[in-house]
Amino acid sequence: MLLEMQQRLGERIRAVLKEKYDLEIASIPLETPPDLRLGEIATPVAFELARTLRKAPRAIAQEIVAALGSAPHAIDGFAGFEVAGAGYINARLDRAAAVRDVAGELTAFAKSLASSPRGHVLVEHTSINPNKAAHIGHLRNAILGDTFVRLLRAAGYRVDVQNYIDNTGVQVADVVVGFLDLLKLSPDEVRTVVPATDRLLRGGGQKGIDYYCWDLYARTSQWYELGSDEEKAARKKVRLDTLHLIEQGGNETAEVAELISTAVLRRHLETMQRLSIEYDFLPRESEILHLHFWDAAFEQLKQTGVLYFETEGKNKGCWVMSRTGSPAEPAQNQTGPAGGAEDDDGRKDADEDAKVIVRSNGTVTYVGKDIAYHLWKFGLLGRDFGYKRFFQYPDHECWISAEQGEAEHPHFGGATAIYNVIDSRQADPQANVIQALRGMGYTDQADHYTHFSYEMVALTPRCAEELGYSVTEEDKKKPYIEVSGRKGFGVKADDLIDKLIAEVQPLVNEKQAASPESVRTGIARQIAIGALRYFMLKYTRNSVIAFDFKDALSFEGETGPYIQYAVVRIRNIFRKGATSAEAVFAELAELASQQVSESASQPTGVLYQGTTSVVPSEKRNDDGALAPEQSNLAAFLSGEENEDIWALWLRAGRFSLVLEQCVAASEPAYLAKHAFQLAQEFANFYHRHHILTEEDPRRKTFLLATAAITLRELVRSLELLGIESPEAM
RNA sequence: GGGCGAGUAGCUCAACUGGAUAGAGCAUCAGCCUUCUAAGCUGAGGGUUCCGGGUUCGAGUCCCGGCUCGCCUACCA
Repeated sequence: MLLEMQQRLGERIRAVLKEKYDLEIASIPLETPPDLRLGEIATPVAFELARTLRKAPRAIAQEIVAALGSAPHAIDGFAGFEVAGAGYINARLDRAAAVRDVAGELTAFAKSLASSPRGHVLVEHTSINPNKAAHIGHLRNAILGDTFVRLLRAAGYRVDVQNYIDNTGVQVADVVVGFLDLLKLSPDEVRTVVPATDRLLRGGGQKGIDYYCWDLYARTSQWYELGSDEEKAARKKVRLDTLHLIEQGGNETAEVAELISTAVLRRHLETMQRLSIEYDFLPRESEILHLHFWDAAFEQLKQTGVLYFETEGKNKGCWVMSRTGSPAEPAQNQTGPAGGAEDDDGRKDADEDAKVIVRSNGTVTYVGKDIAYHLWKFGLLGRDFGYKRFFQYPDHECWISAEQGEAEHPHFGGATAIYNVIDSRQADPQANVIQALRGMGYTDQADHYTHFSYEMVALTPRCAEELGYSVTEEDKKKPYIEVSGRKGFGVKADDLIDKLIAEVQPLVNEKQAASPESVRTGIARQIAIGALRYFMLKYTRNSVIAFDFKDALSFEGETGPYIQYAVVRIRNIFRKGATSAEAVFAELAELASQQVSESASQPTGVLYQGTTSVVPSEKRNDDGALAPEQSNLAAFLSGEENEDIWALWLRAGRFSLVLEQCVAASEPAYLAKHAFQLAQEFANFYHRHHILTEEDPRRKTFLLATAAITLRELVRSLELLGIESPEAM
């Protein structure tokens, strides 16, 4: 509702400016006044115009307001306009009309989405190295990514979700070395041990192969640093040889790597499924290598001159890409093949700062492979993966890349826009890929390539000590310490989820003592997940989360359970009142239609004797710009003691505005905030107005409708945050 | 050295991208359960928005100069 009203007002003001002053303003700044009493929408546009029009802002504002009230500009849904302060224009909504709008918004929203699909988007998130258990840092990535996917879908985009699997990297090699060289198992033994270990550990209440590898990975990393220099060198060589065998494929070591990484990957998918996070496709690095994606990309990169062969300096013998300082620098591709930077003397020199893409030994770097992968994402590579079914979700399948896939498969890639959910430390390599695309002439694709960047999750020193890690004096002084898979330093995702559940379960058992155990465990799970997802989403992206169990295990205040609790309270009202949201909306519609006829014969603002809500509209109308109240619906919405009710409807009507802001700014936290504020305003309303004991039947209907609209919006928002709305708690 | 990000209440964070009196949650203190669930509500205290300049009707937000902190900056992958 509010989004549409803002757009409508903006358009009208533009028309007024054009007509009165012959001014074209691209977009009228629209905001929310600091206080509801000032109105619902405000614009400071008069300030901007003061200079060009050589008039006082207040005078301009008054002229605009006068024009907005007059015939050709009068706007549906607005009750009046006022000038306030030094020149703000404040608009008041027709509250009764707004309420009718909000109540019918769900169907209107669905229709508008169906009529205007918005394109094919690809979101990559999670992307955990398949060599150890997922930790809290990965949780932030996956939860942010999954929530953003939900937001995009709600906004009308077709979205494919990808989880990139680096199954041939050094991290996987390290675990393979751990099995084969540290534990000295034969490949055959690994083949029997890995699945057995998984079953054994999970049967015994442990978490399985991912947990086992967590420790083994940390041990192996330490093992490289132990012993004499010769031993160390030998171990490093084993590591490198193992890596090369894995990259190459078609050998026993690669088979072992595949076995381990696939087993760990399955565990990751199971962990994420606990959080309602699902994927459509898992592209793996092994296929990017074996299907020679790089070769195709290399040709394009050479032809467009993005890559050049360095003949001087430290990068001699490499294929490199020069780095542009500013991404805004235009027409990089028009300079043709660069021969190295030219300095002030005009002397050709090696560009030492250039990014190496192909090493002098002929191997390609990670960025190179990433460029190839992203050409594929946009459908520009001319090659495709093979596809195999991999993981079954309740209502769809997740596919994985394969050298030889199944004959029938869905098509992935070829997106018009992509989002990569990757932490901010990867900003540089991401920028390199974008720069390469731009350099190749794919400017449109480069413009629709978004690095959805976020800051890491770190541990507070206190938290690290709680977990039993030894913390150095130096680290104790820091606000937070970076987690490290290599050191085995961090909080595992499944552990955190389990801990959350263990924390709420007693509470649920106490409050829902009458419910069967299966119901109670279900509720505990919903609350735990709600707490976790909300915790990861309430922070804006570029704020470092200094993880602390105290905050993460909290169920009070600005948390998921607080919002869930509001939902449960509303559901209880409907249960006790033996009615439903649908029935109440129908009654509200009736109420709204009745008064049109009644209002003609009724004196302004007085429709129902005995309600305390009737306040003459002139009372808060200094400028006389406000239209007279017309209905008893409006009567319920006016007056000091009903401001909280109107605030709730208004907040409910913000949804589409918030959704657009989230998508435009790639910022799910805005929706998290919105949901919390709505719940908070409801709690306020809940304590001030007792619904079921309300004696005036019409007012009772209206209060019920207010609860119903809150419920609808809370559930809708929580769903986009990936948080379930419990029936009881 | 260069690049990116951050610095706001005791703590953790917001502030609709330049707008009106800088807001929440924790924590502290004082109240509210015979009502639709107290996972809640009401109230109080708590601020030189790191420092110094500048831009303008208007700056936590923009520009310049400092200070502090974090991350990135390998022909490893």
